Amino acid sequence: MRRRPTTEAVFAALGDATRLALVSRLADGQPASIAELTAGTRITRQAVTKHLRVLEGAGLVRGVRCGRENRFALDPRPLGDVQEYVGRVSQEWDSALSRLKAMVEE
Amino acid sequence: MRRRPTTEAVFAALGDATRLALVSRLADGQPASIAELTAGTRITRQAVTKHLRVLEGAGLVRGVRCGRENRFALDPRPLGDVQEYVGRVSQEWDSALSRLKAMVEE
DNA sequence: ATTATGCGCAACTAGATGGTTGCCTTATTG
DNA sequence: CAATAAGGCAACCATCTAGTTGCGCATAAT
Repeated sequence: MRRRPTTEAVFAALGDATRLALVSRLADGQPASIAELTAGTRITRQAVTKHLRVLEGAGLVRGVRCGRENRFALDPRPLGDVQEYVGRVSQEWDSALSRLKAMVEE
Repeated sequence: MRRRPTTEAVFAALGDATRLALVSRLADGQPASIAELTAGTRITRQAVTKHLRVLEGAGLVRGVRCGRENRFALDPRPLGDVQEYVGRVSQEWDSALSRLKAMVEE
């Protein structure tokens, strides 16, 4: 019953440099194994695994077992939630601002 | 020398339900005092203060001392960083996808 | 002048988080 | 079959985090 991850969880998942880099890394559409993702990093494979679990928990990434390796691919859908939230706040802010401006000019 | 907060810090600041609510709350353009922001919440004023410090650290909020009260206002600029990051990843993902599609159709 | 309100500071707690190491299982490859 | 590479699991550790309480200090309000 994988319920949809909260917006909060998505933000939290992206609130870490390592995870942010992982997402960027996977944005090219090429799924990558844990070992591949670990190479070029200074941390352990286990640490990378943990980060992937967090991203998976936020729905940002999905792992598919393929032989002996586990390849992870990006799932950009939760990014839509982020866009939506940011858009909503920005919009409300802007309209409040222009309302204030209209008040002053009057 | 307030250097610009990292994208990571902005995501992290928003990766908490309480903080997310605070930002939403301040989106109407009305600065609010700590006491006001605490009212309607189930946590202590001190807890709210801490959250505000985190948001301030991410540049999302600014406090102005006004008499005996400290009124906080939203600063939506860091949200631009979020938009940019998400946009970049989404865009790269989409173009990778359409490239793949073109490959298959050929 | 007193009282009440809004905050800041500091100490403390339980639990989450980021990281490590060691060991075991499962595929691949020679 | 033996050797190797990819991962999972679990224990452990240090640090961060979200929250609390208690206290003291200004700035209103009466």
